Amino acid sequence: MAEQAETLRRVPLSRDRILRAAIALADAAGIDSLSMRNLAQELGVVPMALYKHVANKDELIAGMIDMVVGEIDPPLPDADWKHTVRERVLSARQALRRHPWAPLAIESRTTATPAILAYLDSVVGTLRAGGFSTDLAHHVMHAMGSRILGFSQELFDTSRHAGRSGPANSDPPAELPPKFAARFPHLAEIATAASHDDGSVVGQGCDDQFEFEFALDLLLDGIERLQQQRWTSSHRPR
Amino acid sequence: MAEQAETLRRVPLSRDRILRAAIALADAAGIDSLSMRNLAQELGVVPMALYKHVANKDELIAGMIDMVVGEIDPPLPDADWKHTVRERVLSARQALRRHPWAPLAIESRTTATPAILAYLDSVVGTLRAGGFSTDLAHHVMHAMGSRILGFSQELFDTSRHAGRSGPANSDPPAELPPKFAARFPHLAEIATAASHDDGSVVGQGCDDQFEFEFALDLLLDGIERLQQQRWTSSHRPR
DNA sequence: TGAGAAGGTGTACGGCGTACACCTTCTCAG
DNA sequence: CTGAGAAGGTGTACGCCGTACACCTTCTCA
Repeated sequence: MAEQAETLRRVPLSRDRILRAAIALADAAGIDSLSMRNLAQELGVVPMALYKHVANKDELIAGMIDMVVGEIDPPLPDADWKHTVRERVLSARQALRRHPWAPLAIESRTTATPAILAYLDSVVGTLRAGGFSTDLAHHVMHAMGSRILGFSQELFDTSRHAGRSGPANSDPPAELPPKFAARFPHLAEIATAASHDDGSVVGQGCDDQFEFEFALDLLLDGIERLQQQRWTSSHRPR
Repeated sequence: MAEQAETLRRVPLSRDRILRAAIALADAAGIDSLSMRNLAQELGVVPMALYKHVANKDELIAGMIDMVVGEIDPPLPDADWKHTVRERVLSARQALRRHPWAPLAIESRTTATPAILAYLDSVVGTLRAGGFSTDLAHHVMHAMGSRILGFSQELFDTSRHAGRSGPANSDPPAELPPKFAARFPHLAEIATAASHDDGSVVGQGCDDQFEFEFALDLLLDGIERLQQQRWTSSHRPR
């Protein structure tokens, strides 16, 4: 009976079901524990069964990335380029923060996935519609770098490494050990003197969202200035 | 005789020799082919011998990173903060470009290495000496992100992936396939219309160094403006 | 209805990091 | 000079990993 029920309710494997399970697994346990074997077990299936739906592990991860990138909101219909890009990037940030393993997975790949290309293409479209030359639009995309996908490559940031081996550890900010302060006095200073509720720069005491928007606006404001003065790479006012 | 000669000339293993060999191997063959077994073979020794000098592979890579980061030039003695930081970052960029595997290795780690902390501390010191508040210095460090170590997290950039599986492939820029242009028209446009000698944005046709300095100066100029107007996070003029 | 396609299974291979017990070689106090 | 102990190199083995390949089952449709 249990067997029959099981048989009846057995959902057949599919690429989509595999990708969703893989994302759930990576979200929960970290991408390091996403192995074909683990994933298969999660799906109640033998490892090799997966290969009937995904070519290999690399293609599996590409699929996961595409699914995550697909969560980014479409552009606002009627707004100036700056507002549109800003909101889009913040939406990207939200999407990627739901999946802490994603940034490193994206960076580790040698080729961009179709969904990433589509997203980038759309952002360029926004800039062009906003009056940017192809030239300036090009440099802007480079200047934004990975920030355009909602993550800044923070060297301090521990949260993005949550996806490496498990969910975020919410240890208390943890005092800076005295040896640290002695060896790296300037880091210690900005860590302890941070204006927003005191946190450790090496720990996760500071407000990631604030830092992200700070950098984003620094870039957008600078870009706006360049655009207003009709910047071109041949004649640059510097 | 050969045996005796061999014995005489046998250099004993050492942490330093291991790190140098590991870096050479990663530079030449990509970090993916840096295994304890490969490395041991390169050194004419059995894999487990390495563990008498490095705790494990993770610590090995940390050591490699520290060695690379140690190649960054010290700060200029007498110059304004902007010039000093700019030169320092460009020096970091040069150092890391000699070791294409390094950026990803750095990002993949959960904890910063001592040499990285020392470098960051020194940059903060430059800012502080230049009159930055701890507050602004803090945000600036976040805003620069990984760019401060000389790499921008380019989604387009293929060169940094050279370190993944081998030395840079110097394929010709390769025409954009028509399907690409059809599906991603805006990307195709900025790729083909790039002002500096036409290259592909997905390929490696554009001038990385130019793009890097473009972004770096965009940030530095914006930061300079903030500092001149005595920006603080509580009262921010935006 | 029955052939062929699509999808799940089992076994096996060659790689990986590294624990652990062992053996060799060097160093230096007595 | 000697011999004990430390430091450093070796060999074997374990449990992971991705995935090739042959096989078997189940579903689909002419």
